[in-house]
Amino acid sequence: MGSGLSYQVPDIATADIPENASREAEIGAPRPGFGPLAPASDSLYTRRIMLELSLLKAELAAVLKRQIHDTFAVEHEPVIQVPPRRELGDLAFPAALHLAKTLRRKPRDIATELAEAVRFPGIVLRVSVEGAGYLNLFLDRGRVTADLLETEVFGDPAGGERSEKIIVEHTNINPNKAAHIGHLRNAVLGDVLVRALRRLGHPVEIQNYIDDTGVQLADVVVAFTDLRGLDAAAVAALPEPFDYTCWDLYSEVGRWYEEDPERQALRRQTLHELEADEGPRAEMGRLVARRVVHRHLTTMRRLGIGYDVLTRESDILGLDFFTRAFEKLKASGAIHLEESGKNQGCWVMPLSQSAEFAGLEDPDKVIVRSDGTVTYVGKDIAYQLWKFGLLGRDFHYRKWGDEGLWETASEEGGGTHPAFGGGAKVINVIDARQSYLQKIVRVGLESLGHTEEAERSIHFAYEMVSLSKAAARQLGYLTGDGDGEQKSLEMSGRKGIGVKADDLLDQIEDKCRDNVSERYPDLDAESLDDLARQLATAALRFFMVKATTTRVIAFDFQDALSFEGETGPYLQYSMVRERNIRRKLEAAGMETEVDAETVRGLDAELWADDLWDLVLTAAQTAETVEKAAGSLELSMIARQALELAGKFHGVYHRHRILDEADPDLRRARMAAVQVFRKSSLALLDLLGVPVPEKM
RNA sequence: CUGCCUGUAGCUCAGUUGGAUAGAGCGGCGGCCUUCUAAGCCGCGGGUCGGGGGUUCGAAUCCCUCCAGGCAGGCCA
Repeated sequence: MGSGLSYQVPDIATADIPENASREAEIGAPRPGFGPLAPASDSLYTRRIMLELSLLKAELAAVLKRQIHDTFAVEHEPVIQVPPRRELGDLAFPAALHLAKTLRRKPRDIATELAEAVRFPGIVLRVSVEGAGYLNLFLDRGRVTADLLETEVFGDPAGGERSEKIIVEHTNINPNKAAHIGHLRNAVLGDVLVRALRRLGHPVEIQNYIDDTGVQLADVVVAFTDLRGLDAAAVAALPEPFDYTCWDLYSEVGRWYEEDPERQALRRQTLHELEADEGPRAEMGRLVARRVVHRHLTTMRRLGIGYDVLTRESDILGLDFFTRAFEKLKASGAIHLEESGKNQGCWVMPLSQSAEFAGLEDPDKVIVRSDGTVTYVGKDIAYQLWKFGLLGRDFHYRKWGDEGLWETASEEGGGTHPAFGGGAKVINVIDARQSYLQKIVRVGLESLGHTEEAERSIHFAYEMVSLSKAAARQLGYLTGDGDGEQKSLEMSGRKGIGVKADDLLDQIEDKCRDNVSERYPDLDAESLDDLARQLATAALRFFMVKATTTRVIAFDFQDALSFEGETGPYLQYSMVRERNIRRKLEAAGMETEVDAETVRGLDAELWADDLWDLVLTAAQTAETVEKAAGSLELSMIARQALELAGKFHGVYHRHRILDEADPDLRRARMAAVQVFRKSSLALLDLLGVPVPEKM
């Protein structure tokens, strides 16, 4: 609510993380050990954000770099990594291995010489030479843990914004049918990206593009009007779930066209009327789109996914965005009217100059059809120009509902609204099958001379979701044994092949509810539903994020309905266990938290390797998230959360806290768990995984 | 035909800018609930990293080539 945006998610992380009261003092007075060696760069130093470990890494690398220069008189940028096992050390420099060739000496000798000469800050307790010639560092475990307790995982929230506005477009489901699991992958990835960017300090605007003048919507309008013979009032009166009705109708009308190709004329006529926004078909289109979008938003809200503004294609047309872009494209010579050939009468954009399109059979892309209608790419170029504030026009806006969500409009009168569009960077979350089209949009920007914007026009591509053979068979799409060779089945809205998002969510929730009620037979219905929802959200969202973007997800019910191992509930369970420790400590009248000063004074012997390993893993959280957001490989966030939870579960079994007699040992364990909790909460927040009280 | 993606354990997949003994989950087998809740933990078994060349002290990772699968190359989106 605070931001005035619709993007409302339970603020899981911040709710539980204690405010860092000493931040100002800390910035003014760097900890000993960091001070004299702090990087000269002010920006890095004052940011002092969460990148605690990466900052330390950079510092240590700088020290070693200097030493290499002093000892061997060569310039070398040392790589720093984390050794596979704690016995080997906490950080490792493979520099000697890299230098062996230029120096013509054995790596181990180089490493040994460096180890004897180099003076690292006090947080490094010991150095050793390991393996083929790694220079390994052992850190002060208590001190690192204490430092982590004192700092925000993602830095200072008041530290200011780190960039100009980033626009993220995601979801973009055609408003003519129910959302399916492929759309979920898009929405979840987009949502996690937004959460990560915001946490890293970037202002983000979330746009959900509504293609309400396209062929797909036209088909459903034809289905209602001509196939069913319904008018707008009758369609308005249809019961929910309206998007399910459309789902069936959409595949039905496809078959209806095939029966009589003449019926295609109805589609063209409807498309024209939608574009012109005239007549009963246009009215039907508005109605259908609106009802379906309502359903989509409801589905997404179940998963904690929201938006700032719905951008409607009809407004791009209604406000002559394309006409404006068309003028620019013509004036710059980016497109021309084809006088002859198969594209005669079309305005086309030549792609042959661009190296990206080398080897293309047909090097021209139609932007305006011979009948005067505009292709999707054409509208998308206009839309992209607006996103960067390059069009010289803006939409009008009105509130979508009462939740701070806005939609575009063609007429004035929506009252004062936030400033939309005009981003410095645009990230479009669109599946990899549309890479070709997204490239054309970029080329469009380039050919208008907006080379920088073209560079900051990012297609966040991910592979599609198909149905595993088992899933396809379960749903009756594959029958018999004739299709034995087929590995998976591609979903198709047009053919009505797919798993609807709400159906899947219902199924997961049902299973969660069963599991919970088995464990807690006395739980009231409301709590039961609530818990089931939280678990289902976690299971589904995590399932979508853990896959790397380059891999097709062959959706399988067994995988998606699994709550053990690499799943969302596994993460949640670790948090429940952590909470139980504190609950029991409190019930026993014992201290539930340790402070950094106490931890700093604890004996080094208290930190067992696996306990320390949990801390060191947590210390890499922000760095991992930064890398994930920067590379758009969000599965790294999921992996980090898994690794952290896994190590916690191990520690939970091996190092009991409640019945540990030695108070200092108990404190060390508590500190490690506190560090875990802090990082894990931050990660779960990014992943949109709710944290249940029990499970 | 051209471009992009994928090929790692029975299955589903990780594997950071080339580096330490190629990891995890599921499934299989065997342990662990009088315990800070077993949606968990521990152990065992399981690998020509698609094939072949090359670069390198070192290749699952980089280069070349071949094979297999997926997607794209519409006046559909």
